[in-house]
Amino acid sequence: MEYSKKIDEKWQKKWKEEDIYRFNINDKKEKFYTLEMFSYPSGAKLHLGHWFNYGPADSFARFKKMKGYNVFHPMGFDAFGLPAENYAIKTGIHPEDSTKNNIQTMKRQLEEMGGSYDWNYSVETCMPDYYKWTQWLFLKLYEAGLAYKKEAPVNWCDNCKTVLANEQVIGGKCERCGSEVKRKKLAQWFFKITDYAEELLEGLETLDWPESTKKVQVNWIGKSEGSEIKFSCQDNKHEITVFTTRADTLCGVTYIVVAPESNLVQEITTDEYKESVENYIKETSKLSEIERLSTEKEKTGVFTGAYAINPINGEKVPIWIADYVLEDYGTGAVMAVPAHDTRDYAFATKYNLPIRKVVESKDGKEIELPYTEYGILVNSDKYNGLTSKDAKNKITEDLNKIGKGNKTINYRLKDWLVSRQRYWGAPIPIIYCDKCGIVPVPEKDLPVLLPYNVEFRPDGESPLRKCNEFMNCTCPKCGGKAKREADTLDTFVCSSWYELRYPDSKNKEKAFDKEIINKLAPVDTYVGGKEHAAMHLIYARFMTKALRDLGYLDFDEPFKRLVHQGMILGPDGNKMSKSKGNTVSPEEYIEKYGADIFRMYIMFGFDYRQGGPWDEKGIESMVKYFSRIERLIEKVKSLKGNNKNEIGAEEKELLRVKNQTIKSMENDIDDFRFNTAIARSMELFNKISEYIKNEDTVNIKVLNNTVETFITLLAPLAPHFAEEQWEKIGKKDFVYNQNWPQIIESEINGGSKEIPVQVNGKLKFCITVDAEESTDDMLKTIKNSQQVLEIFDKYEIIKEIYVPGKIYNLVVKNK
RNA sequence: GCCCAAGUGGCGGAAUAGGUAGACGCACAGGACUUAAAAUCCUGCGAGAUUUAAACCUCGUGCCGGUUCAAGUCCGGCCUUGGGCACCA
Repeated sequence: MEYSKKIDEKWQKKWKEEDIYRFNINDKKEKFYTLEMFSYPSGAKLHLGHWFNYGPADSFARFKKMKGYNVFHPMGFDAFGLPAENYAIKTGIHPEDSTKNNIQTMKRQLEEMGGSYDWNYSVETCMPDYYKWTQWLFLKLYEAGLAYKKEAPVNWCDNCKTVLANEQVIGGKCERCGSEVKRKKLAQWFFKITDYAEELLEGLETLDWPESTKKVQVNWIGKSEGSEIKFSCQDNKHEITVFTTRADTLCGVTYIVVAPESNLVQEITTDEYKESVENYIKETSKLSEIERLSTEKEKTGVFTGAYAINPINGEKVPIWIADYVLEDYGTGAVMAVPAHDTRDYAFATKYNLPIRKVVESKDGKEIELPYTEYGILVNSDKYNGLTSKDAKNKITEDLNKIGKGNKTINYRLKDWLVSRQRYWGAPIPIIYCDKCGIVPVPEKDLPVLLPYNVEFRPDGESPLRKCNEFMNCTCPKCGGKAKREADTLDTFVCSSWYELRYPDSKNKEKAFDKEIINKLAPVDTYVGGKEHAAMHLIYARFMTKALRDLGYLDFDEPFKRLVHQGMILGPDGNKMSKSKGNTVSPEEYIEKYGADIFRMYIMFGFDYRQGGPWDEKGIESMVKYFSRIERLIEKVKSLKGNNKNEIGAEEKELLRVKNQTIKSMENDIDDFRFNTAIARSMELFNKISEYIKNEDTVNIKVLNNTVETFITLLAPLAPHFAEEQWEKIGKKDFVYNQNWPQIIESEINGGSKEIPVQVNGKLKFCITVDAEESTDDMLKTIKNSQQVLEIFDKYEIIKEIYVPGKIYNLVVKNK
């Protein structure tokens, strides 16, 4: 039967009957945990992006199994989140219903793709048996002091009526709806990810991750080494601590700037300036995030009327407030050195504040201000003549002696805000009691169930707050009347530990068993989009480290190796989108051609890590390849034996290509280079076709063995199709269960080989040598060849270079 | 502004430890089969000069320069295109 969707169905049915994907944790083979980022069931169907992630990654998993690993390859759904809720608001269909529906469809499609998942280990984050443990995790972090509540300025999206994490604010706009994000103060729950900043940074070195992704995390963590310096206020009552990386410029400080939000501002502002300061604060808070953070915007600020004392030289400098200083970075205050900082320079110029040069270039040349490079100190009393680097140390040391400063490290990373004023998420397991205050829900009372009947239309309040049966409860401590926390958890919390739940997903007693998790985790290869470089991947790392410190597991990192798939664009080269009308629906193609042709094409037509524009013609080439294979197998089957048993030059050649193909495909698939793996399979195919052209001289045994190998090599890449061909050549078991073919070293060097000969580095010709002989003998063959002798004759040989078995180069000049 | 990645035929892309640039495929052209078309099979296919033809030759991996017997690959300096961060003190 010709390959089509019918063949897919036939083998999917058989695989199911035999339960071939069943994972056995007690298998003695070495474990291999391979995982693709689970998907969010927002749309009703798997789109091409899912396919490009899951199809090739599934081939990788199949390959690993054939290589002899006990492969653990689970799949699940990241089922909580805003889109389902927004969809519900629009259509009235309850998020739970639409989500469950979508999961059904996507699961079916993943089976139609031929995904080798053991669904017994699946997780769906919106199910109580999963979010019970997400809540448990929250409680554990709370007990450990890693979850805390505080009033904080948050990013508020007026359109979505919710708080956004910093990571969800893109250029001052809401990641989801694109409307402007405002600042608002709210009591929110945070996870103390900053406690792990240093380890999150250092741990990157141990990971086999793309360098660019590591870089994103390095930038995100934003480590910066500097000093904290204390300035006393002139009133002797207050002290302002600033953070600076340029302690060497301390003598160039001509004013101090404090963030407008700082509480200190109210305390130090003099009566004379109260009004203008208050006006300024009011104006600033009105600004949206996008306006405030715009680098184009001219810097503004006002004087507080207060003065601070420079601890190193006793100088009196004015204290200003300005919105270019951020409250939540460093200490929320800076010492301004206009001569050596571009922002301070712009500000000082605008408000006529003094500018004093304290650093000069090393060669003593005249410099232009602001001069932000390192150099030699001037106008700094006893520090004059020191280099910036030495001065930094010396000044900080001296400050330290008088209790006015110390070295410190700052991180840009902020604590993870996990509260969401939304319905479709895991409820935060906290109770508020008038008598006892904040009371965590006792573990035995988990899960705090998400109620079904809730008015979730957004009005700025948490939807759960309007659900009395949910909100009203009794205090676990005193038994009095109490209220529940109405916020739900950020869905990134759900996805920050799912890879730890898979190995023990049915456990009703705990989140996961320690022994099991230590056996199967960490994930050996994790495959997913690079858009998660900063958020999901850093949260999951944090959660693993926190759980390790709490004693629940024994490893430091959740994902040892990370691979990002590229993106397939529309045929026009643009990102696919419904509005552009350039989308490609996998379903239509599968209907038309079958899943394996589709899978093979997306693997062959693109660099996996890069992606590229969709090409309609490319898929036709794969249709061709499949039918050529089918015809070849038919022909091989029809060949009658001719009693040829010897291994001649042609057989040696065939066997050499066979072994080379095994070797390169192995390396290619291991490194997610599916395009070249398939190209290699085509080379072997071409060789076999060539070999059987003359039917009379065919060695049937060698041929059959090679064809068998060929089908086995295809098995991970085109699972259904390979089963069908396997059956055609008379095999009774599944090709899925075969071992990956062994490389026979003696055969890989069989036949002959061409060695290129260069003169002065330019290729002249190739000499054919016996590939089985030693490289020294090859050299003899080359040097004795007519063509090479001619060169020796004609020129004076200056140098002779021979890379054994690879290349021969003569450096010559005319005689 | 800062950081990262990438620039190779008409196209998708190979060349994984500096060692035959263009694997494999698409498109295209010519031929075979056919009454014809489709399908299939065979051949050619970076540019240029020369030639009856072949061989031989010159140039060629974004640009300029360097290291080397040998550079797509290494070094220095640019250009272009994507992506990320962005008042981070």
